[in-house]
Amino acid sequence: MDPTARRLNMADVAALAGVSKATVSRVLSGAPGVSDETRARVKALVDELSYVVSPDAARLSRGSTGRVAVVMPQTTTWFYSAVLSGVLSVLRPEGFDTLVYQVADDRESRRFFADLPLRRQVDAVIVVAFPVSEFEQRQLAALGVPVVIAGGALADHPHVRIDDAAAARQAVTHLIRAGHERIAMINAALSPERPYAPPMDRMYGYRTALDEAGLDADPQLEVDVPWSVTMGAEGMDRLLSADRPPTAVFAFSDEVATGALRSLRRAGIAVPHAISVIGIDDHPVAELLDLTTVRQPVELQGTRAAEMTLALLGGDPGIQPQLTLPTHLVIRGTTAPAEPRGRTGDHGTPGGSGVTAG
Amino acid sequence: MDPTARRLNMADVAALAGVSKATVSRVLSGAPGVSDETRARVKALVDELSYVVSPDAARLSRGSTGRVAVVMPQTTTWFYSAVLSGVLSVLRPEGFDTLVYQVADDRESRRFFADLPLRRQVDAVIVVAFPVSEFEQRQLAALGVPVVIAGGALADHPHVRIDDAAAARQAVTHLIRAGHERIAMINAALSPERPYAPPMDRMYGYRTALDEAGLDADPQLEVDVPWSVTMGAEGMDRLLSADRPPTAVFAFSDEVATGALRSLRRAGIAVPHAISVIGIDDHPVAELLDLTTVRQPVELQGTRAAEMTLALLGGDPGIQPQLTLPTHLVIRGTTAPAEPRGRTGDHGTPGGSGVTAG
DNA sequence: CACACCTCCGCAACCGGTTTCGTTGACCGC
DNA sequence: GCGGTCAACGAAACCGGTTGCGGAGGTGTG
Repeated sequence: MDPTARRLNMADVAALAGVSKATVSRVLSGAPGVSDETRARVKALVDELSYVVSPDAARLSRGSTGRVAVVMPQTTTWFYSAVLSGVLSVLRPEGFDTLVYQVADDRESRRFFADLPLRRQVDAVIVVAFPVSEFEQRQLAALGVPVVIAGGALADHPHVRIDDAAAARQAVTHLIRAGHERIAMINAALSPERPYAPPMDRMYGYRTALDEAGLDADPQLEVDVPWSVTMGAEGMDRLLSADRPPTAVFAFSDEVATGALRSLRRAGIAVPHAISVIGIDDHPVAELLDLTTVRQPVELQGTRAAEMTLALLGGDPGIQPQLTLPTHLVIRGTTAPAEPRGRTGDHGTPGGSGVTAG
Repeated sequence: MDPTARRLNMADVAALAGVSKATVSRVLSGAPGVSDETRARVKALVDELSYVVSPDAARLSRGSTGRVAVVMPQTTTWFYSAVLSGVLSVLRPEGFDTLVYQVADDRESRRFFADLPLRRQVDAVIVVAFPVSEFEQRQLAALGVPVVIAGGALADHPHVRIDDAAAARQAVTHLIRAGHERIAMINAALSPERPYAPPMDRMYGYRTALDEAGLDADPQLEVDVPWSVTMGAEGMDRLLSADRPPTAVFAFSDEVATGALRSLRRAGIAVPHAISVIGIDDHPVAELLDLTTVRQPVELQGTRAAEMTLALLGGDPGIQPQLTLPTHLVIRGTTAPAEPRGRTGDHGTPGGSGVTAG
């Protein structure tokens, strides 16, 4: 209330309570060595004055900051904001404050890791799903604090993620079981300049699934695009102009699949009758678009990563440092059995005004 | 590199450079009073050792934290994550670190404002679009730091937002011009317990537009639901069961509109032929669903709020403390002229397999 | 009754910087 | 050659806490 409240320090409180700073400090941190009576008296005074300790000063002497950094390439896409939400929901109740850093492109990334604003600023770092170069990896290690990876893996840092290859196989196998033989993949990479595991793993899963089914991969059916909706559309267009277009498409993510759907809609191609589409994520929009997908737990990856971080900070030895969360096939309306003969040119309800059937 | 790097302090650097801490400090902060030669020598040593000052220690003596807090009710929805992105993109280059607090429900809100983890922790607070009670407002003020509101307004804090009433009028007027007379509104509130301006303002704009056109408002055509996709669907269901269903629906936001579309699709009602739908936001999904909407600049509200914050911190007097950003009607495929006679029971392409026409 | 021991608490030294103030020495003008 | 200015720098006092150490007083034991 009182605007001057924030101006008083522990010495003032101590003076008012008729004790020493040390005692006030002990009371506030719950340390032993204070009589119940004194403790109560100080406590009462403290919240009458609505006094709070300065986190920075405390940090200085105690050594820990009570802060955790979250580093992600973007905050706007659903995946990242959901992971962030998971992280926050765990950290806040434990009294940790969360610093968020958005490192969008290579240029920002270079700058960020060069002058590393996290230095001496946080107790731990959670890195969410993005490619980290050798140099950046060293920089992270040099921070000297625990680093946890969410939605990926990096060196031997503890991590929580899904099995990307397995998820891809779930998706592709679903298409194969439906009788599809010409199955394309629209793959995505966050940045073309830096290696990033998920696209590679998903591609691997895709190829493996085809291989196991005795289908051979057609290079023309593998396209690679930056990760976004519009790029998904572009990828689909490329596939449609192939010599023999696919009857089914596996997209890197639901957002990419969404772009593919838009492209198909504009081309007047019926989904799923002419072409089946499947993604990965179970993005909220997937349900709206009736998109078949492989669901991954997203917010959960955030909460688990945060819990792991807390365990590391607490020196808890009994933690599982490498966590792989399960994925599930969610069958909706954008996949269907292959047509007896794959007549891919087949047009379905072009210009139709309804939204995908539920 | 060297893991011991983070262990050295300014005194060490000073000793190695053969100068005093004061000089090192001056060099690092670019303060005058150091010869060019000494400055260069210290600088060289500093980045050879890759030494960085401890932000906390600096804060302690300087007084400012170099940190800004962002408080929002959620991070997962597009609006909030986009605003956050805007804020981050401005603050980081200026050397500010951003603490993010997610205050989801009333309970969390009470806790958050009661023990206010921001105290003595940040230089300024950006509050993103959510209802703040009297008590919470006082708590914010008691922080003694600048408070900027994005996506709303609060007391006389500087803010940046859109004109919600005007945006609603843009939407409803579009429907009216298309000849609609029975126009419903699906309104949304973040939490039913606390007052929140945007829903009220949009409702006001809705009613005003109807009024100006000489149409009278039918209470049955005004429904209120929590803000989410599924709730939007529920709101639509309620409208469909009205005695005389509407021929057009104005939704509080695109997400709500999306739910409405899903509900209509499931009911087999053609959009826009039987019922037109319009939202507010221009959410990315709007383009995919071909949803007519009133676009508001979202990320821009974040960047502007951050700029305002910087200006306040910099003591810049020449700032415009109340900013209202323009909105624009984006006409797509979910709105159409009213049918000659509003035959609202008309079913359109039920079970159709196409996606909305582009 | 003396001595050991334990509890409660204050003193003061940190933590790692910033900043005020004063000192030193070079340079200037007369 | 001497007093005065000014630039460059160091000593030390902060900033606001935490914590090791030791002293005072009370209680239990021989």
